[in-house]
Amino acid sequence: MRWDEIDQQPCSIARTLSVVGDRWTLLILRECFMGVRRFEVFEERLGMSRHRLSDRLQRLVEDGVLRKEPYQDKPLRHEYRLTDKGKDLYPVLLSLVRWGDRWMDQGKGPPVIYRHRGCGKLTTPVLTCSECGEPLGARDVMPLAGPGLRADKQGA
Amino acid sequence: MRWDEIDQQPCSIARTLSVVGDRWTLLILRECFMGVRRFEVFEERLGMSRHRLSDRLQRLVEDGVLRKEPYQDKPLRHEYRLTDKGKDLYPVLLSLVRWGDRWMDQGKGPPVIYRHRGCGKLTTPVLTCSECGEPLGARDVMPLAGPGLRADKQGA
DNA sequence: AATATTGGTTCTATTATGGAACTATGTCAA
DNA sequence: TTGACATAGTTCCATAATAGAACCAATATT
Repeated sequence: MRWDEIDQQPCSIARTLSVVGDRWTLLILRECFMGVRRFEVFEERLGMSRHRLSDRLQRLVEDGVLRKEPYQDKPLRHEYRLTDKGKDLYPVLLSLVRWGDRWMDQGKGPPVIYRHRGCGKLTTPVLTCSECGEPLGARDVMPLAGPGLRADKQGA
Repeated sequence: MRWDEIDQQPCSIARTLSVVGDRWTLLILRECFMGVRRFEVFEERLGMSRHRLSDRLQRLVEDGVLRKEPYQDKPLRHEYRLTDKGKDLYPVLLSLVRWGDRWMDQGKGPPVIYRHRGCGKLTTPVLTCSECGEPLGARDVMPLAGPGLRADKQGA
């Protein structure tokens, strides 16, 4: 199976990965959430080739994750900003951070810590049940066929 | 920057992606969480080449996400099982599911829905603050330098 | 002895990526 | 009015990664 066929499965993980699942995209989005909007700044902070960066940004715009907006004319220049669809990827980023903090910190503790503006405390994000608020682990959850699944095969 | 240098940044997202950030790994882990343990079953359900599958499983074992255990001898056969480190990736998968359900369902609704065994209700996972339980969005959280960051550069 | 089962490895053609050089549109200073 | 600077790309080529098919290995079954 080639990568461009990956989103054809009735699986939300595969479909999400078809948008953000390549090697650079989630790092690009990390920069977006840190306020980066311009091509040169992405390039400099990410250390990726302009070639790939250009391609990836364009695709993210096509996929509705970023939008390209002029910030000046003469010469016309654009910047890349998160759409609502893009902003909604924040929990994905945070859960990646959480795992990296716990398992990949090289014994030095997390490189970045987070203060929750709401309650003022340092927070470690937890994925919880929307209905009862309890944390969700693999064993706590029972997957069932949903409306998006007909006579189709696998999914998650 | 090449991919094998990516984990050298003081950034938990980059470090996590250095383990699970290639095109197939998170789909392999999806299967693990659905109970798949054997090479042939991974191959059949994922539709990826044996070549890549073999390579990826091996790397996941090296990285401590899966462990390889014999389930019979004569002939000796192994299966791949999630370690604690691997199981802890569940929130990453669930947050990918959540986004795909919301933005990539092609108007048909989610392919899979989840019942929380704890409270018995259908649940949509929410990332919340460990301290106060409120949902966390990008604007609700203030990143600060953590102990893992010294004179280093960027991070998240 | 031939076939099946499971779990791989090897090989080659195709595709993706990194990195350097080049292009385009303007500004500004000498 | 020429030359340097700034921003945002695009083009080109060598290298790396991937898909897919064929092959290999240990043992069981017929």
